[in-house]
Amino acid sequence: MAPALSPAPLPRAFYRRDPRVVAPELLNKVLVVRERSGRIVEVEAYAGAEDPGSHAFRGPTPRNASMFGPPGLLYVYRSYGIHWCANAVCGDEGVGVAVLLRALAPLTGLDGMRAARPGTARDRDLCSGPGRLCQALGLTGAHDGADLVTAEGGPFLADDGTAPPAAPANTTRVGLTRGAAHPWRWYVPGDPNVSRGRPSALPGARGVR
DNA sequence: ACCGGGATGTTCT
DNA sequence: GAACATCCCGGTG
Repeated sequence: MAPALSPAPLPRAFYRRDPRVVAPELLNKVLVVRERSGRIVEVEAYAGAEDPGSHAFRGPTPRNASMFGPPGLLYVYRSYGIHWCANAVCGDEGVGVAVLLRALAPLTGLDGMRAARPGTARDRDLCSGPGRLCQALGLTGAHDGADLVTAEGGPFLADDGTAPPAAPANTTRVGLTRGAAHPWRWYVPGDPNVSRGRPSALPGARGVR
């Protein structure tokens, strides 16, 4: 049995919508992986077949298969051969849209996060990037396709009663060349845990400030 | 503070 | 072969 105080996973209907609607609503929700958890402070939406920046742009492949599964699955992929990045699958099954989780404010299990990211001096750098948060929470390719709704002891997303920011910051996405003009990144203004990646279409601009 | 480059594996041209 | 939804480290100002 789950502890009584642990928030319930978000229902599948939450995810079964356009990722550009889901993404800003995911701000201030909580990602839980065993004893480690963090509040989502930065996200990006990937809009599938209409979005050249999306892994799903050219249709299903072995790598992106879970993006085409039911909404509420976790899509984890390897980035630059080194890092793992985690997405919440959105929309209807078979569509291939998702929200990339880019940064968290650490909430619980900080000791485990520090152990998973040795050499990280400041707690604000534990989860301040898509690769960093996966490393801190121990998310890997083994979690690709996990169901965030039924959870079953695995990772899940929950609402702990904190509303999304009334006026989230909104910029273009980080690190893209294709689809770079779309303003599909959102973050909690002023939160120190937001990554410092800079928006693709605004050279010289700061991602956080 | 702001760069530039390297690591490393998977996908695509 | 090149590109890549990144991160870290070491240069320089």
